[in-house]
Amino acid sequence: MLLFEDYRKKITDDIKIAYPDVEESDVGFDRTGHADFTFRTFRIAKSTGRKAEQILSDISAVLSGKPYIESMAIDGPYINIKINPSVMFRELDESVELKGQFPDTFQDPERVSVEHTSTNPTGPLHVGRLRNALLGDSIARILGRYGYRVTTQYFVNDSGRQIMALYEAYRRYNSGKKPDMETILSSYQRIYGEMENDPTIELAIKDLMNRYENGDAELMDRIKSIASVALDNINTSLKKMGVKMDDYTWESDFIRTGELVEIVDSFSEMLKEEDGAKYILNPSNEKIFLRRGNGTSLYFTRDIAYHKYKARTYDWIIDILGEDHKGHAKNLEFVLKNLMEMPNHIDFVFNAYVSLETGKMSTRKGNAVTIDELLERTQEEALKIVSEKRPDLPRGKLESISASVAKSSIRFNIIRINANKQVVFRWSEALNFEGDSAPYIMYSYARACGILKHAGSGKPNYDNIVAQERDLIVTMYQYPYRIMEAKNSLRPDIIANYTLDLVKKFNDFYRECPVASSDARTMGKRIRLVEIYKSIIEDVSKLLGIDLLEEM
RNA sequence: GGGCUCGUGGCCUAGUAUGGAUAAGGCACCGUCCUUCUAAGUCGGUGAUCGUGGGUCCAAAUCCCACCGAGCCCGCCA
Repeated sequence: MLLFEDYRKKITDDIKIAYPDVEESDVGFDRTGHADFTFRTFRIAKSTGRKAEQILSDISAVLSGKPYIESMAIDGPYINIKINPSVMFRELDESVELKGQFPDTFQDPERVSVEHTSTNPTGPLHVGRLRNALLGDSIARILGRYGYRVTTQYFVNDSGRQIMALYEAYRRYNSGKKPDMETILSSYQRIYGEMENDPTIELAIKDLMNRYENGDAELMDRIKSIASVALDNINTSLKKMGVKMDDYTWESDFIRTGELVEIVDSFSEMLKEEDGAKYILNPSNEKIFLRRGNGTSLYFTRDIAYHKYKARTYDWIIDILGEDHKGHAKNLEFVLKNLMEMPNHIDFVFNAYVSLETGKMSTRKGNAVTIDELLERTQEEALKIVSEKRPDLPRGKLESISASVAKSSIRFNIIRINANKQVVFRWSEALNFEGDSAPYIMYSYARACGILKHAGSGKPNYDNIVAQERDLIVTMYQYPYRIMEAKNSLRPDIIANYTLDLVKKFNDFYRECPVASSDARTMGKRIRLVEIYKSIIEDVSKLLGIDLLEEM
């Protein structure tokens, strides 16, 4: 079937019969609601000296016989073109019928790695980190939808300074105690508080790092076991949010193998030295340090090793990173592409920070909204609301509905905002289930299910399409185009905003176009529209991680 | 100081890549609609110098320049 975008080319090509100089840029999507496409006469009027009326009649002569054209109308310098909704409806219907999935996408099954979250295992996951996790999770889902073989990846830091501090803190204050998230976190917060007054902490951390890098196997294992406690906690939160993580790579793995030494040595001729530390220069002549003066390794080098590992297995490497990593990513890309000549396709996606109204979130300082806290409060609020709305439902049902509502709302609220934009977390927004939200989408889905439950059956036909049906058809027809945009730009927010748009069209249809009570012919047509709508909502929900319920 | 990102009604967001018509949604506020497929919905109303100033163009939220404000980065941290 045609993508909506393809009509633009089709129209352009057909107009070229009358005016060979016409370009695709003269034909545009209409965003003002006048039509589907607009032919702008400015350029042609100038080059030919003809008036818009004349141009319209010339264009009418070549377009009027085309079955895909519904109407053409002149409005000042614009010629408004509407696509025949019956043609689109038929294509939609056949596409869903034939492929069972709309749109049917196909893609060379390239292997893709999507790295996200990768937060240091020093505390529970908070809302700021969740943004990164959800971005990566949705991107992975979108690429999977396109037929890529996607693996999600978590790079676990168990070898940096912060982790040494975490271990030292646990050892100092809670040694012997069974390591659980709470004791680990509280001692971690405490050591950063005491560090400035107690120089022995700094020395202890340095000592740990040296022992670690020299391959103290027992120490490595002990640290890994402490980090694992925090990582388990993070994983549990991710799981609750519906985020699937396939693969974990520990930084220490690359230290154990000695690969880091090889990497540093491989830059031999461009390697420079400063007080024993090794570095190279980026194109801006800034130093990229690869090894400390004391011989210990740096995150940058471990990340090179990690990407070499990924490059062996994946054709396309995607890293979802916080915006504070932009400089790191630029240098990494330079090293991998220019110096190491890595042929793989590499993309970085950045997310801006989530802050609280009171300021920055920080695990260390203990002012952050954790995922568990967010989920719990959101679910409580959802339960309160669903209990009021549906007193007829049993307790268990109310709880499962509110669990779905809570998870879906949180995901949707975060993912629908462009990742470049910094956001302020507000409880009042998190706990609102009206308007542009996941429940709005879920509710429309429940309505669609309700219609299909009540309606009989009828043979679908594509005629006598009324305004609300037409708008719904056009918007559904745009789905493949929007999903493609989202895939090409790695932006799930495009799908989220499209979905809101689609739901609004469905609500207009719902209000104006009764299904169950209409005559057989109309009913057949409308049932089919509702079925197609339902299948698209099911599709986007999988991409965004929204749960759907047949009743709510 | 240098680099990157953001700035759209009281608040939040879309639109910016590829310039095009009265700038599109949501929250809040005021009013409407439940004997008709679920009112987490619907309809109407109030509310915008698209950060500021220049420039390009028939046409600028969108492109160019300068400036202002916010965030992030500029570590032998990650």
